[in-house]
Amino acid sequence: MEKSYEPQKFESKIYQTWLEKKYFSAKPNKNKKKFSICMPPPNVTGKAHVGHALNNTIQDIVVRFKRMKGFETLWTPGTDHAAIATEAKVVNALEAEGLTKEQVGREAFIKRGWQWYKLYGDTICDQLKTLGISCDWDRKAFTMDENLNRAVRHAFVEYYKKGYIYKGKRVINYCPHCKSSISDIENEYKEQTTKLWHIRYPFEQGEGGIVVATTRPETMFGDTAVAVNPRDKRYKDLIGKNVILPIVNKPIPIVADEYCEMEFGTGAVKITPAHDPNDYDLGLRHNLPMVTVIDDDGKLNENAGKFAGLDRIEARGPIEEELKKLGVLVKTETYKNKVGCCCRCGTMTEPKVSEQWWVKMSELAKPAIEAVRTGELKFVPKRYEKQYLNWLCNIQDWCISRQLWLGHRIPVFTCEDCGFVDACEEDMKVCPKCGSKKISQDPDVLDTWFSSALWPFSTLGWPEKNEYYDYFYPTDVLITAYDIITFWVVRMVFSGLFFTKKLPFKEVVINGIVRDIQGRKMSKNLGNGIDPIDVINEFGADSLRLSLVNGTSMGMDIGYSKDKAKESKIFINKLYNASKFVISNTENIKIRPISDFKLDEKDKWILSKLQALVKSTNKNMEKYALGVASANLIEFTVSSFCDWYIEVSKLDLYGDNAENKEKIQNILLYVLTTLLKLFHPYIPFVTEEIYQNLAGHEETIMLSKFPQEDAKLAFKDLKFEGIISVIKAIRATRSEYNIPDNKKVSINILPLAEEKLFKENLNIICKLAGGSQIQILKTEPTEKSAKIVTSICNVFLPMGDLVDEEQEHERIAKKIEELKFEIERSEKMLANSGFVAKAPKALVEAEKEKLKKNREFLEKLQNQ
RNA sequence: GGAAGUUUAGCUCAGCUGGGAGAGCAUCUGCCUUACAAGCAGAGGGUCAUAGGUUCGAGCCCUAUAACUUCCACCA
Repeated sequence: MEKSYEPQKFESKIYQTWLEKKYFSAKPNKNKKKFSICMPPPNVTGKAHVGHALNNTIQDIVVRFKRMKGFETLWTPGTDHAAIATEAKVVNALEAEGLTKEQVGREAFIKRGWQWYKLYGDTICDQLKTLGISCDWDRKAFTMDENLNRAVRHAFVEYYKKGYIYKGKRVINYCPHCKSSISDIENEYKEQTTKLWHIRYPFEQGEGGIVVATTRPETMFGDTAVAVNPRDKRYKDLIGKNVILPIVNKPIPIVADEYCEMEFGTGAVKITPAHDPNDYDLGLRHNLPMVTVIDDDGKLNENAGKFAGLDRIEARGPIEEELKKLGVLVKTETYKNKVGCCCRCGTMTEPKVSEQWWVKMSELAKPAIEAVRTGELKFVPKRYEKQYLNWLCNIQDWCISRQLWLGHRIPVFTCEDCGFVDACEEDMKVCPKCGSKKISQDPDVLDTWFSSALWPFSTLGWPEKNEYYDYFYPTDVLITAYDIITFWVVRMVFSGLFFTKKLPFKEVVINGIVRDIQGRKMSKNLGNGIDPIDVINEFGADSLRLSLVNGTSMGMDIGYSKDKAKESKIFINKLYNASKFVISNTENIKIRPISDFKLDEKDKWILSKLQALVKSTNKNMEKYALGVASANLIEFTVSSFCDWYIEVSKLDLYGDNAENKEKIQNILLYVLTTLLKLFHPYIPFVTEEIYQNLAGHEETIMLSKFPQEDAKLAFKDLKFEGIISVIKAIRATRSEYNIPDNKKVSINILPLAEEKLFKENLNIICKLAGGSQIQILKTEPTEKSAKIVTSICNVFLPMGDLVDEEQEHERIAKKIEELKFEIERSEKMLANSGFVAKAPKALVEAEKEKLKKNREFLEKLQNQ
């Protein structure tokens, strides 16, 4: 092994070996229980970010744990074509060459798309590999793969035939930049400061008019009514009369509708059914005509008269001028509101009436809601169930068509001759009705989430019957970030239930979002992003992994900075060095079972602590408390194994008792081997690297058996704790007296309890407390000494004139005070009848025992 | 407008069905002790946001308040 921990020297080499040996691959195996999971597919739009690193680290920890627990474990990796996002990138790339997608044509554009998929799909997978994740790369899937494509078409056709998919005209969110409709969840509301324009619409007959307030004057050309609340006294008499739409000079009616809030603005609303979802509904209720005024580029159309051709936002100025000229602009005020923006490009979306494909949701949602309500589907942490349910219970139909070229083209075909329309899995070449060959396919593609919704089963070969699907489906758990619960989790659940009649997974584990250390989202604009690959290059993949999960709790956001990876690297270096020590002292030893040896107190102590650790690690990992489990592992490694047992072991290792030496070697090796296995899911590379150097190792640590608690090696009444406290007390007193660590002192011990314990551990105390010599006394020494009192012994450090009487007195007095406080506390508790009656018996007994011991101790102290 | 989360040491955060407040980093002191100076040993540092309540007992459960964050809906 190298002198110090240098991950760069072995991580990629080890990963290569794992791949070559096919350790990650899983096959249907009737004799084994299976564990299966699929990776949330990253988009093929760019590079991996820390969020991917976190999510995949968590998955890998779970996967490695299950694999070591003996499950036939399949982790399916893959990527998503991300229709809108990828199309935007390809369009940009074309733009750089001075081309538009129309100039290139659909076919060539799709070809371009495939080059993109290949390049970025490979890039992101290669990046994930450096993290050390153990997914079955041979089963890597891509949402545009031939077999997934078949799944999509099969799903679409089944929905279609059963009446769940329909084509309908409605107000949708349209992105003028992406030139496509987007679904409601892709439409993000952003706050903006704008104006509220108050415009008077004059009455058709008579003087005066009605004043409406609007944030969107540019849509006024599409106004087909003014609405007021039927209970609004101000306008009661005006209902049914007409006002003249300014600029256009067209009469439009005043209608009454509950939708108008009397308190807001002037209480009168201009109604533009073609460009606002609420106005659209109102328009339907009142049979209003629909006038479109904004085209697909976001520009005003011919209905805007002389403003036609202007951008919808830029038109506001000229329109305001015109209104002023006409004398109908009452006032403008600054106003804060929220406008819908495209979640991909940030452009303000345009509500627009348009014909799109929809999935009817109400019925599909029901079983998905039921699954969570009955507890069949569980969320970790549980609170995310609310987000899931809240959304599903208020679900609207899902707009699935996108006016794009990249993605799965909608498999609906129309006969140009007889008008026959059908959805089919194989391209329709000839009209089944009239035999015509003039067939056209719907030009739109599907929302990218339509294919992602099938991911857990499409990646297993569905709808084709096959042994992988039969054996591995449904998957066991889905691990993803909370920001795609509605986009993805919900849709997988209802799709899975509909198509496979099974929940696609039993548990959903939600991880948080990685933020910067100030809690801000990482973004290109802020420049606060951290490239996981940089972190890996600098500190190693294991450090990155450990730093992302250690001490965190599931579902919470994580504030991250490179310092955390540095901290982890420092710890791993410690583990590495401890391992080096054990390895160099256990080479070529005869491996014997621990039960062969006569264990003394220090051995029982470390072995018991290890068993407790094994137990808690298993328990915590089962319930996805990964951050707690790793913190316990680190705590044990540093505070129990390194600080105490390794230090203590040196006496036996370098001593002349052969049996003791062999025993300590075996225990060191056993503890380290167990520890490495417990750690392996977190830091797979370094544990494998070390493991390969251990005496008696198997082929790979990643297929070794995950440690199970061994009750035979868990002991009670660990007396070594007492020895530790004596050593700590001596060290503290030395520090109090400013005795530097390199200055040895002579140590005299006067036992208050069994002398045997001290005899057996005399050398240990001497070595770890910096003694030049040590002896057991029968009576207090006459020499001038610093006196240290503990519950099991008094310690005297003869230091002649250095001894400070006052300091000595203070220390004893302080100890007495402490004890009195403790005793008083115990007495109070035990005097409390409620506590004695209601607290668990064991607790009361423990308190009594403690009181007894403290009283004895105090008595001894006071008698001295 | 509806909902969820957070508030614990100077900083970043743990704390698993209620039973004496923890870690890492930072700070101070002393040490290159043959695994590790990326280290070791010692020390300081917290009314667990505030106010009530339940309980023998509350960081943890309940109610209200404040600040911040997020999700959903959305007012023209």
